[in-house]
Amino acid sequence: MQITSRFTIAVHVITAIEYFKDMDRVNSEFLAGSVGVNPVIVRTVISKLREAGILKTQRGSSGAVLAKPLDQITFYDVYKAVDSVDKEEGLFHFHEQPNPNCPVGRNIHKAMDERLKEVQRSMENELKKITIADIAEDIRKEIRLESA
Amino acid sequence: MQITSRFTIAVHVITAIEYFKDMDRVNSEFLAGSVGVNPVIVRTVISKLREAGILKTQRGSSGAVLAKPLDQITFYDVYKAVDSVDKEEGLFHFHEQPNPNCPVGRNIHKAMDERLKEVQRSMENELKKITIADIAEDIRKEIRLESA
DNA sequence: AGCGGATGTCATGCCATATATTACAACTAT
DNA sequence: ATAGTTGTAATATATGGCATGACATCCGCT
Repeated sequence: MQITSRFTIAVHVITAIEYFKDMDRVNSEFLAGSVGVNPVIVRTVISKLREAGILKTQRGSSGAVLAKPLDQITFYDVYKAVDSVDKEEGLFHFHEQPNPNCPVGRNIHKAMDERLKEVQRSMENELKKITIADIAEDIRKEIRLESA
Repeated sequence: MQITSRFTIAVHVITAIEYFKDMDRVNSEFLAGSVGVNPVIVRTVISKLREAGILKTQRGSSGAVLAKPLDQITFYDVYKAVDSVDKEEGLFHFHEQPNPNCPVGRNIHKAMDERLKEVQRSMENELKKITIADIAEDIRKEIRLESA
């Protein structure tokens, strides 16, 4: 199992919006072309990002605008925004019917839950350390290398 | 997206095998009853655990035997054993066709890869800190509380 | 040797979810 | 008003997890 590509798509989209912000017509179709997915996917991802307050859009008129500077948008923000993992259950999917008549079955959940949450927290903390600014910078570096 | 319940099933199975080791007929059917899934699922999970050297089984005769003491079986071992996440791609699923003609599209992968791997590593390190012995101990505690 | 009880594994079906795609109403700017 | 765009619903397809039945293989025991 893997975390949905919606996450990497979202990072890509935000980076591209910033990178091409002075260009005409950075619309969902253009972005979809860069990402390599259907424009509707881009629009739904952008919807989620808007709901999360990461960017702003306007119906009818082309182009989204970031609501925060790049270095204040962390991977965690994006990851949460696009529902990369199930909100209720968390990162780990627990088997749903351990036998309550079995001493192990009726206690396994309690024994594992807190520890799994800790693992998840640790991963999420790592995501908080990375910002889109880091990515944008790396990409500019790579582009500079290309033309060298 | 979530990590397969095969993982929590595997932890449950190992714990149960140890807990009921002195009982008769701790076979896949019995374990399936405790976990609340089909016996075939238990058998495939056990197969993976055997391949990973975590336990030993014998065709025909009932019951699996752990190959290591509980405190030497980490969550990470189990997680890797049952293929909780895709081996090749890792925890994050990258969108597959970023546009090579777009400066952002052709560099986004490079810019994100190492960082995402770092996130994954950090999660896996957390998994290494937890052993089945921790779980078994917690469960025994809970059981003691029940009868108090 | 033969039998009963297991395991190991395959094949199939079902269901949930991710992504693709079409369609269209709502909206903006010119 | 018109062209261009967003927001979103509806539908289709593909993939993967889990359930389930079937069965060959194997072990222990009598």
